This record gives sequence, C-alpha cells and structure tokens, in this order.
Amino acid sequence: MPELPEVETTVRGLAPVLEGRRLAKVEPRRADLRRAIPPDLRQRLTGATVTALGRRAKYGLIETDRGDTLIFHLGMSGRWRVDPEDLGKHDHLLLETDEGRRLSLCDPRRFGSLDLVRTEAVADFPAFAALGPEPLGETLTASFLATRLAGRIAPIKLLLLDQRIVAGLGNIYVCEALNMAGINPRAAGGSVPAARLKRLVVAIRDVLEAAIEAGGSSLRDYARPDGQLGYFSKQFRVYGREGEACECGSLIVRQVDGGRSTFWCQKCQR
DNA sequence: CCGACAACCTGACGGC
DNA sequence: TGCCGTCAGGTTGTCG
Repeated sequence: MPELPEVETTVRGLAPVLEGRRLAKVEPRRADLRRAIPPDLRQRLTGATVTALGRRAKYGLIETDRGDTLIFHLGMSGRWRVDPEDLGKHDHLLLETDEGRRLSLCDPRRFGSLDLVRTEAVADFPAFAALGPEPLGETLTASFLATRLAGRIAPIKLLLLDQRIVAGLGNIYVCEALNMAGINPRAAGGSVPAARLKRLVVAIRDVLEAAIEAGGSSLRDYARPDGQLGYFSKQFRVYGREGEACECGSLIVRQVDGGRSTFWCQKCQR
C-alpha cells in the first residue's frame, strides 16, 4: 500500500476537493472490501458536509458535520481517483460533492477497508487502539524505541513493520530507513545499540518527509488522487534494486523475512 | 507474550 | 498467443 507518505499525499490531494463541500451523492458499489462496508454508510454520509481531512498511521480520515468520521485504508492496491471519466469493476465507493466533483475509491485487491465511526470515538476505533506513535510526531524517540525493542529477538525489520511499535511504516520505507541508518535488517530488535536507534529515528523521519515532499512513491498501481504520479520511487536507495550497486560499490541483495522481501547492502548495514 | 505462517484478492510480468 | 508460476505497498487470525 500506500504506506504513510502515500496516505498523507492522498489526504492532501482529497482535501481541496472535499473540505467544506457537501456530499451530494454517496454510492457504495459493493458490500465489502477486506471486511463489510457499513450498511448505513450511504444514509449517514449523504447530505453531510466534510469538515476536515486527516490521517492516522496508514488510515485516512474524512470528518463530517454530522459527527461521523469515514475511515479508509488503502490496503495494498487502493487509491482514490479524482473525477474519473468512467468507472471500472474495482471502483468500490463513489462520492460526489455539491460542486459536482467525483471521487472513486478504487482497490483491485480489496485489501483495504471502509469504516464509519463517531468522531468523538475515533480513538476507540479497534484498529487505532493499539497503534504505536506516529513516526513524524514527538513521541518517537530513540529511547522510546529502545524501550519497545528491549528483549525482542525478532529481526528489527519485522518489528518496525509492527504497527503497534511504530505506526505507518511499511516494507519500502523500513528497508530504506534501515539502509540509511546502517542497520542489518536481521539484527535482533533488542540488540541494536542506542546510537544506531538514534540514527534510525532520524532516518525514518527523513525518508518519510522526503517521500511526502516528492508526492509519495509510484509503484504498479499507485497514483496520487489528481492522477499525477509520485516521484519518490526514483529515489529508492535499496528497495527493488537487487543486483544494483550500492553507493559503497557492494551489490544490493534481496532476502525474504517473514515472507516479505528485504533489500539491503551487506557492507553498509551490519 | 512471542514468533511463524497462512489467508484474503487481483493483476502484472517473465519464462516456456 | 497462451498458460503457469511468482511476486506485489498490508493486516489479521491461528497455532505452537
């Protein structure tokens, strides 16, 4: 999916279309994605005015003046299309504003989700309750990470993918951040020295901010809501670069951890 | 609590 | 051209 930067880019792209606009039409086009879509979604959102857009981890938030918040997750392949010319079989939810702008949530693999919760209870949303801190916020520090990783023998790479430890990182940016921080992805979480964790926190911030700045990554099926592609994928240091040379001259390798590809440099990351 | 692994679903791509 | 295996940005449930 869309990891944190792509969701952030998406939310920023949706804001000018939705903020302050009344939802003239709300049309779910199937009953479920990964889970069931709330059956009363159409009824509760139609006629409501969008008051704010937001993001928590990899979830996008659309708040309305009726006290409801639509929470969307893009899964692996989800994206919002803006003013689509025509709809395909993977366009699962349509929104139309009072200005006649149209938005379609398109998600071929349907690993995404849609939920509607009372805004005052967003923090109690089950998927949010156990989430770790935002990586771009104040809470994520080297000492915080050290506490969360203490005693853990699982590879640091897998622990960083655990949304309960840090919320919003995915496979791409974990690979990138570990490379920037010079950390071996298979190092036991609890064994990473404090100095490396400091570098890691800086690397996580830097890579996420740079990706947001560039408008998110663009892989197979991700595009910004306005249809323009993100450019950050061109800046990957290791992700998807198996066999290519690292800056140090050593070749980037790919291995599988927890069933997912890890790209890294064996010389720079120890 | 921890870790390993399968499952969910479709599409793109490479090899033959 | 077509068929088949493999892989893909994530999350969640089960089992030991």
